[in-house]
Amino acid sequence: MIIMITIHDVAKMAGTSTATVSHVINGTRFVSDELQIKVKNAMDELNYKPNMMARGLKGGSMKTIGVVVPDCTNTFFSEIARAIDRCCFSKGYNIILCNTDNDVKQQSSYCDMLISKMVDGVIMISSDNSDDDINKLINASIPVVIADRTVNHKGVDNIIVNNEKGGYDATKYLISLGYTKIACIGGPSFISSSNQRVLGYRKALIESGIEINEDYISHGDFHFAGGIKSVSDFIKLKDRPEAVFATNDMMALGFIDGLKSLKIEVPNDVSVIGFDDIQLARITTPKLTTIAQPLDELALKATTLILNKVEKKDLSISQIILNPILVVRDSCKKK
Amino acid sequence: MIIMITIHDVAKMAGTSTATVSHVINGTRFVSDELQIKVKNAMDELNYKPNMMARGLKGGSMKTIGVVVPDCTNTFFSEIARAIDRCCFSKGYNIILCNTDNDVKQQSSYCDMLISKMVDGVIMISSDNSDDDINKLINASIPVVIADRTVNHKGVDNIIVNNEKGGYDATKYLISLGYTKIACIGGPSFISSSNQRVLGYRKALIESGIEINEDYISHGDFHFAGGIKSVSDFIKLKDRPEAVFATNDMMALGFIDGLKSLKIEVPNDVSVIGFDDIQLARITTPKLTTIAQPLDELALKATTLILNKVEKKDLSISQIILNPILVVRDSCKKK
DNA sequence: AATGTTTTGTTAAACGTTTACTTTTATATT
DNA sequence: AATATAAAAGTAAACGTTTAACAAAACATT
Repeated sequence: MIIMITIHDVAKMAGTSTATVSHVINGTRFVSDELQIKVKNAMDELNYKPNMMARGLKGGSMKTIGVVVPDCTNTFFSEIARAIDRCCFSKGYNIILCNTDNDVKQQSSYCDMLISKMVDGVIMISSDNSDDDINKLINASIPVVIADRTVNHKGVDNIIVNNEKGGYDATKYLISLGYTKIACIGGPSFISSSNQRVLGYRKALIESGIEINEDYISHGDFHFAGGIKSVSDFIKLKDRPEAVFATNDMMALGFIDGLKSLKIEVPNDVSVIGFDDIQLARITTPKLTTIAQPLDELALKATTLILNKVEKKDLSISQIILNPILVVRDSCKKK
Repeated sequence: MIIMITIHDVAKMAGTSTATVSHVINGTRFVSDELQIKVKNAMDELNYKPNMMARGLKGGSMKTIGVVVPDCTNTFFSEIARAIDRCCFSKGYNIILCNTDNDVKQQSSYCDMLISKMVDGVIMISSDNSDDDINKLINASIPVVIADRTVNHKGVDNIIVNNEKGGYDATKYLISLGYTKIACIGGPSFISSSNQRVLGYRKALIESGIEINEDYISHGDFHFAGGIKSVSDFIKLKDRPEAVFATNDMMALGFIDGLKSLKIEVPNDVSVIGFDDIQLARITTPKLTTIAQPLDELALKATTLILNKVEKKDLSISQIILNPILVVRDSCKKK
């Protein structure tokens, strides 16, 4: 910068000490009205902006939260990041966004950076992370919230969506429409949230006295292409299902697309329900009936949790489980 | 943190001074091999991580770039942000992501924060920003690159996509398929990039000796819904066009969707070409033929530009214009 | 042997805040 | 009037780096 306006400049102009200026800024000590006005005027006139680095160095905080996601290009994560940013911004914090690509090395490297930069807290939304990174952060006494993933670690908050309930609700909904032959397209088996959704599916069937047909349960890749691919298996099924629960929206949409090219209509010939409620779900034809993850709530809770910890209001460790919500649109109909 | 390892600890352990340790870390002066090894061992053993705040305070840099976008939920921007993060990360920088919602007040507030945090540079991808913010940043001697928007400001780099050429190419492509009755769905008239695309459309028609029918040119809102709405105007047209250039993909997809519900097929009854090449374009049926914006190149150039400036390698101001690319898929066919 | 030069290291002063400690001034109590 | 107490403001030492200025050793040149 050509010239930086410091607290000294303000103090000089207001005819007082840096201590008083600092106290005026932070409201940390009584300062007479008269002097306060002088200081504020000086700040305005000089257009003074506190230097966050100096503040941070002196045991304070830079008011920055690290947000670690696999890939912000994925709307699911970008929507969370957006919501987190909104919350943080409203409380005077900024976010440092980190895209790990689900790569352990990258994630570790990002965490090192975050420690170096002494962020106030970290919200991790990772589908694959070793506890090493968490420990690193905790050891640097940086509060951590793990979102969207179950974790067993005494030192971190954990906030997740009840995937099993989501799968259960989705299946129950199809049953309530009159279906009994219900297939399920699972995700990659190493992703726990996917497995839990399938578990909910099983539970709902059993509870309703419907026998589970293992042939009805397939596994996709959580992507559009995987949904399309499931179609070929689907049509080969001897006793073809009349309804399908796809464990995420992308596969649901791919599946519907695949059916379309075979002139099988949704929901007339087959009812399909998804999971996630990504933006796309509102746009496609038919609009997708799905189980919404409460992203805003998740982001809000995660941010609240981390900021409470940062500001030392609450040091307890919590485990929060959010309930997903059934969103009825046009891809399912009564049998 | 429970306890912070500082450069002093390292110096003590290695039996030398902090200056030498600093020089070893930064390679800023010769240090004998013997001593270097001692220092490096001490750093390893203590698991020392330099404190970026202290480094930044002392005239250095925090290695952080501010990235200002309207909304990272929009795939167009999230893909740019992602690419920028990739570039920055590879050079040891992090990004602070700022979502302005196209709101001038928010953007200004974010910029204040970025100045406070003394980021090394700012990449702004904004469709609406006053020069005030740019000036604020420049005055704080923070380099700025404006991407995806034309700007007249002596102090900032500017990197844009040749929208006119994109519109021209799209239209020329439709002409090359044998069409002469070609409609155009423009965007909001206050968005310059949209207007430039329409300009290219006009140019291509004139150049090919096709008379411009003003009735063929409508205006949408750049969203899916706007595309659907255009359909009603479209079918009312007396001499119905056989091909349509939508000035962005979202409208193109909405338009196709609207046609679909009227049993008008794309590309059999109407050819449609879009602009942007968002991820969705690869997924829908039919897959959308479109004009791709070279996002990766844009991000790479923007990052290179800003980092060169940050590291004082290049202080000149550049204006870069990138060419868009025609991506042929399934939404257009020969007449 | 005396001097200059290069090589290698160290000391200590910044950077802009916050905050514990100290000082000054005003008010109350004896 | 002298002292104690409270209120308001100031002084200066941190925070963890970098780096200019200085110092000492090692070597080369006269």
